[in-house]
Amino acid sequence: MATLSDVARRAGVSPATASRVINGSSKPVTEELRERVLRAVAELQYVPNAHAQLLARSHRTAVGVIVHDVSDPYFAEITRGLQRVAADQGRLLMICNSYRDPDRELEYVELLRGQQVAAIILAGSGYHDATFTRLLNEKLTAYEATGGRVAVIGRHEHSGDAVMPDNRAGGRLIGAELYELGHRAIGVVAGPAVLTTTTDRLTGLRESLAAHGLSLPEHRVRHAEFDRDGGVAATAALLDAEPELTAIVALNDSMAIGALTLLRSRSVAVPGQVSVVGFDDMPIARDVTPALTTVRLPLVEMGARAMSLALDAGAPAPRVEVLPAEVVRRDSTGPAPEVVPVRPRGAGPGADRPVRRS
Amino acid sequence: MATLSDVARRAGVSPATASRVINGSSKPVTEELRERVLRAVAELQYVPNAHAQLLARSHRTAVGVIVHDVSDPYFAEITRGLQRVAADQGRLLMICNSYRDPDRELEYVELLRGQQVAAIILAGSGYHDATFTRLLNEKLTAYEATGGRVAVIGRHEHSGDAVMPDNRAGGRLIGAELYELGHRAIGVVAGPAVLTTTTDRLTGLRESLAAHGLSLPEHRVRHAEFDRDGGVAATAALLDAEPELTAIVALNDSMAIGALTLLRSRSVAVPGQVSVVGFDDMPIARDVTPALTTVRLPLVEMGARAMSLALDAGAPAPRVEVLPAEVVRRDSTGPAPEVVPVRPRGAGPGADRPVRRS
DNA sequence: GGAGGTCAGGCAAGCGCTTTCCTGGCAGCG
DNA sequence: CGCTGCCAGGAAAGCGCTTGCCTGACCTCC
Repeated sequence: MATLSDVARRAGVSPATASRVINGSSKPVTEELRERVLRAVAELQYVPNAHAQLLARSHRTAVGVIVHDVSDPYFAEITRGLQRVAADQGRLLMICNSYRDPDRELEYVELLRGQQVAAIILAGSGYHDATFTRLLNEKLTAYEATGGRVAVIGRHEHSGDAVMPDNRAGGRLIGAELYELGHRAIGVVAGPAVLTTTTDRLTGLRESLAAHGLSLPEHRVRHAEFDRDGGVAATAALLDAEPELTAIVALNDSMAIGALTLLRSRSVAVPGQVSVVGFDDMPIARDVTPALTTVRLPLVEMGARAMSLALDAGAPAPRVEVLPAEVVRRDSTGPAPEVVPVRPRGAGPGADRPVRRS
Repeated sequence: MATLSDVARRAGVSPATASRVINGSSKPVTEELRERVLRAVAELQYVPNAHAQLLARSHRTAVGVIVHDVSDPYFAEITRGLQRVAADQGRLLMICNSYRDPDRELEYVELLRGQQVAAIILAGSGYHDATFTRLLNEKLTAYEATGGRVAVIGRHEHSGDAVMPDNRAGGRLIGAELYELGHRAIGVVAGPAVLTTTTDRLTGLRESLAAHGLSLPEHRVRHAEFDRDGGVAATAALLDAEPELTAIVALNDSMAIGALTLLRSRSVAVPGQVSVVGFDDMPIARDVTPALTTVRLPLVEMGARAMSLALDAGAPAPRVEVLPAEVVRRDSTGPAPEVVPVRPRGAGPGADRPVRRS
């Protein structure tokens, strides 16, 4: 591996001069020497050792990002926003997948600290886990104490700069939407209960239902993984236990797609017999059949804002930006199949549907 | 930021000893000193500077990966395979998205070289572009000359270790499948013509069609971006120009999904009037309606193999592993709507379909 | 009791680069 | 002609860490 001194030697100059030419230093260098250096660089295919450079200049420039999984469209969108702003400022991004494992998240904070990143951005749901939260906050605080910047997306556990999708409002929107369509027996296909995203969305839904005198009993909420297969499993369980439901709320689009698939396999008409609502408005939502009614979050925007916060050291610390959610009406929702009296549930219709009970 | 010397000072030992404790060196250290060091580490929240470590030990351990886009399911799967093997060997992965931009690919090779990665893995289609190919090969060769290892996935331009999906065989499988179903008027919704993936798949398809005396004229092949919107656009153009088609081959699943969406918007029954085939077998393929018939590639396996090749320096250089493609039959294909005589095309049926001509 | 052996721990030389500060040469000025 | 000032280029001091080698203390054995 060619080094700076190799280049310098070949060009017949000192390493200092070579360095100045290569980095376009403000210090002037004669045209002749400059050319000699450049030629040597080309001939040797010289590439500066990035680690040595980082050591020598104390300037930290890279930014670390911890997400659950970049290949998940939700995070892919957020990452796009992060990238955009980072690129504008000439920052390199180091992206780490925690796969929703708190321990791995902790490890990555250390790793990024070791990589001397200028800022760490945590994206994705927080956890209902006091021990983990304390540990994470300790690490983050230690990092900030050494001049590092931290911004989070959609998690409440860290008391610093944050951008928050309005999950609760989104939940409320869904509740209102379904209520207006006449749905009174509503089931929820939810993500893991330890995720704040799950509970926030659920809380919003409950709030708007409660505003109309409806309640959402625990047995109509099924928790599973936040993915397609989780959606299939939770929907199956829900349908078996609660055949009278006229609407199913999936707490993200992946689960909603699983729900749609299961419903189709059981020949339940959507939205004829059961309406389905998702959350997030992933790109695929409009391509499934029926096209999915869902709640859109400004994901790219969230990423962009978070990066701006992280990079703009100026302002006093705890800036929190809440970004609004919005209903996207498509074809998976419709009026409740028949008017069900508000109270007497249990003896409802639906038992005659082709639903296999376990 | 606390440094090793800070820790050493606090523990009352030399930096050398502190280093040995922290890295679990083989050199023995008294229990007492060890504890003092560990305590100091904890108190100072010390995290070693990764760049300094990399400089000091000449051991390179990270591996660089250049893909088109990790959030694309195709690459997400490959990356999963890469990760698995890398993790097994304690390697860190640096993943870079080229977004199918050759220049960016070149830049990333430099960057990874600068990061002192032990190996570089290039995944994704190659380009039909002689200049770029030469440039890339130069850089790669220079990198290999300094002891770096290179492995590619699905690109022919580099003459070293490679794992290749059998795109051509996949194309052939599709041709055979459709022929057997009675399709004679087949259109193709293809990705960018500069990508070798596109041309390989197309070549395979042409081969198997030719084996039955059929040809695939240029006007029945429409190129567009390798994504959902590209699929929509190309399918629309194809349908407008060639209403007699009974089958549409999309050269990847994203495009196939676009095709399905467009077909639905025009009320063309799939597979009743037109059959649709995809390529790749992305997870979503089974959840669209109708579930997509497609060609499966062992993506995870491909990633795993490539990483193994890259990490196993032992063998003599050009090892090429070709991995087989396989048809996955689902609901988007069916018999051609009526038996069309092999030769006389043009006067075929289909004009009575509700297809809007531009 | 002294020579030789053993072993924990420290010294210091780098790893490849940047950057401050210094040097030597030259032009400009009185 | 000599002094000052300016400027291109080089010497060298780190950046934070690892590690080969050396030291000095302590044991062991004759």
